[in-house]
Amino acid sequence: MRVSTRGRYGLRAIVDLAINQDSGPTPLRVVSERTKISEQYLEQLFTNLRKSKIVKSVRGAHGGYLLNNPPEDIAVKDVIEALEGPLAPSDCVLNRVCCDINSDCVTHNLWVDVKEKIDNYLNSISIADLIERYHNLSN
Amino acid sequence: MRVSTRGRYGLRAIVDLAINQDSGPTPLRVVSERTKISEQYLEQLFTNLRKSKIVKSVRGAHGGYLLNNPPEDIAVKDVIEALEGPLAPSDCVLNRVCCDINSDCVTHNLWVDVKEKIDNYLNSISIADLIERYHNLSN
DNA sequence: ATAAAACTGATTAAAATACTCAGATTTAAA
DNA sequence: TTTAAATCTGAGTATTTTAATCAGTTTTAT
Repeated sequence: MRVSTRGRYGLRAIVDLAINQDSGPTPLRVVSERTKISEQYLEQLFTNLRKSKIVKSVRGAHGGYLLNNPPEDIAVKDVIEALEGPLAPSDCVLNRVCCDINSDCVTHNLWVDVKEKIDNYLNSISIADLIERYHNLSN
Repeated sequence: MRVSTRGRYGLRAIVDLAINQDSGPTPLRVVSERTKISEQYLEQLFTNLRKSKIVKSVRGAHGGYLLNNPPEDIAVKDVIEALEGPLAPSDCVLNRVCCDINSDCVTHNLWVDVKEKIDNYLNSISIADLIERYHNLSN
């Protein structure tokens, strides 16, 4: 029941962009230095984030990445789904084929409900929330 | 973010035991026939379920497995944890070492909260609930 | 021109998952 | 007392997924 490094690293990278968004486009070289995530892995992750319109890119020298929306308007769920696809505790939640037997097994709705709980929670937390809560802890 | 087959199959097997608990100990051969899960895989799963006191075993001919408690008193969480260990979206939720950098990164508490949401929900649903909800759907 | 950056697609190593296999032990019943 | 049905034990294996690297090409400010 783990979120992969794609989702976790990508989220940390997005938070990093959010914190430093005033200074114009941030190159992955810099995100890599600050987050200790390899630049090449970040490139892979940002391909997804760009296609999902979480970030926009500026190519060429002095280029980099920018958030496509203010941190208040980016939900954690958006970021995780961009990187991992839909979160589902069981495949049957997505494709309705359950248990190799039938499509309405006793446990099917449980997994549907679990997905809904997770989705709702991750959708209720924005990148701005994450940063704010973190700062409140230090006080 | 998936629950493995261990957890999902094991839960279905426990539901099967619950439905048929009146007829005495159920051998895995029979659970296997009804659930279409291989008997050998079930044996592996039931080792964990027995050690976690979810089921008790009767050895020898005419033996099998019985639930150790009434279905109302077995939470889905108990079954899943017996089979997969603690559910955690990120390892740092369990061992506190986060992000390869420090132990209080910006996203740490998010994963702690996600675990809590999932735990609370799975702990609120019993095996009896699963069966009851399934029957209500058919009406 | 040059250097810094994003972009692209393939490849690979390691880990986790999903099982199977080969037996040993226990016990009810013929 | 043999037999068959069952749990129990521990190892082994094939597949899939994950995590990441590699080798370039393209774009663009300076």
